[in-house]
Amino acid sequence: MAAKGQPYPSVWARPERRRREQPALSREQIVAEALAILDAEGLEALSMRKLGTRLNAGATSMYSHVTNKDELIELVLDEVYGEIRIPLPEGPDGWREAARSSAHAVRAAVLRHPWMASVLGDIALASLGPNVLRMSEDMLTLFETSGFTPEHAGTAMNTLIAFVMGGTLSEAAWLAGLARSDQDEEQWMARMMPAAEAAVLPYPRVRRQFDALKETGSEQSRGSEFDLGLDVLLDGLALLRTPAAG
Amino acid sequence: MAAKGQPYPSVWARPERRRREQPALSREQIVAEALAILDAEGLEALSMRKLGTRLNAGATSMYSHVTNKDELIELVLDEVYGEIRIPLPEGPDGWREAARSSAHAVRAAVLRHPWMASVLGDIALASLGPNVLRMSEDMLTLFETSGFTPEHAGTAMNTLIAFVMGGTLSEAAWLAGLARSDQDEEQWMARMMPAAEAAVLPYPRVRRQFDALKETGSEQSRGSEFDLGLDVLLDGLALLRTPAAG
DNA sequence: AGGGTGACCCGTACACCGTTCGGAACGGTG
DNA sequence: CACCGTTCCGAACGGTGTACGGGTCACCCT
Repeated sequence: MAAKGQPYPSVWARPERRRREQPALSREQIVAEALAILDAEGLEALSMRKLGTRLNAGATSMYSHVTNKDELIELVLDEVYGEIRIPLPEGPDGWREAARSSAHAVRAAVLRHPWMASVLGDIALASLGPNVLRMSEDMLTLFETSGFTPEHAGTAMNTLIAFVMGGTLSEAAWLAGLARSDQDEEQWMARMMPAAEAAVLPYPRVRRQFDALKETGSEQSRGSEFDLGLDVLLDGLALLRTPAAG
Repeated sequence: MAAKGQPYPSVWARPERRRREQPALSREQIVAEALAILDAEGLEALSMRKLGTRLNAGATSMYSHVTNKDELIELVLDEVYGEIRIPLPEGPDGWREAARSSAHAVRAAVLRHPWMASVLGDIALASLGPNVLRMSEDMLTLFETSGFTPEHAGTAMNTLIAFVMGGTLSEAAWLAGLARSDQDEEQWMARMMPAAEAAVLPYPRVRRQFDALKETGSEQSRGSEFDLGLDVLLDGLALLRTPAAG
């Protein structure tokens, strides 16, 4: 009479299935755990089955709270956007500092969650999560209260995040690849070097850049390259401003 | 004596296996067909099995020419980079036009192959394909022959492609999503509108941008936004230049 | 009190994926 | 003619996302 497999499925042995005082799973919980997996092991490691196991749930139990894996990722992405704080400008020329700080905040968020790079191409700004929208609103506020017309504030925002995303993308991809390889940046670098040296050889100017980068050490050089580019862009944005308003 | 399954494995029934006068498959051929699939049906549609079928080959026949699906994609990506032409600057202030044209060339290539957006995050500039390197070399030449020091040429290049990639990424993601949906941009837009309107409602400045975009029509507006941002960036780069050299 | 209802959970199953493996077919070489 | 290295491929392994249907409960309405 025993059910197949289980030795003694007697009523008494059953662990008294937990009361459903409240739903065992919630969207928040699912999103949080997915984010944890993504940060710890990267995009490829996130499977619905593993997510279910981590939540002490079945493989398909999340589908009542989330329609799709894609939708789940969209939710997680918006969660990350929630980490980004856009400051208000202080003083008449505070917009520059505020914009710089915003750019760094975005960059930091992406670098904290390098899997984002692999996901942006599928979703990008097509999503309408509350946190992206809030971030956009704050950024528009930053520029519009600093002598930019609404139109110019729009291009300022778009240009800024285009630069930040584009610049951070390759860094994040590097970090993600690094994480997948279970190696130091140094080890990984050492392993790459010979191939890179050889590949770069026929291109003298690229080679020169490459050699320069070798001396600085890639980690700092990445950050300061970002800052240089950011300053170039802020210089450009300054010309767009109508300094009348404060 | 018949092999199991096959009714009559007689020599005569055999389709006279094609002479191997030259290897039936080549890396070029594989990459070309993969590119065709990617352009026609997007990243998700590219499977090794389908690729094999398209090439009148078995599902695993490509593995002698390419070690990995990832490596295959890397090859295809470099193929696309090969489409991009970087002009030399003409005249003393020609660098601006040349840079602008380069930016447009990159953007056009990405928009022609929107699946690139989904792939850049996995590979980005970590790859060392000949075409990326050639492109970089040409771009460095552009700036270095136009009054930029080698260091400044480096940041100029990095900043420019960061902006272009970041800005085009979201456009490409939009196009890719569009392609997946088998709908017009108009139909798709119409389907999105209500949700977008509602989502945007609590954010007045975002809403304003959104309404402005609605009038222009998204297609042109995307292009002109890019141009505006590009000009901002070129203004910034102009300040970096040391106009002494020509 | 008790029957109905609807939300939730999950075992099973399907179609597909990338890739490994072993062997078959072949051109060229000894 | 025997051998060898390369290329091709059928079968199989261990995964994937998710549709489906049935089970289980908390709650509500008689």
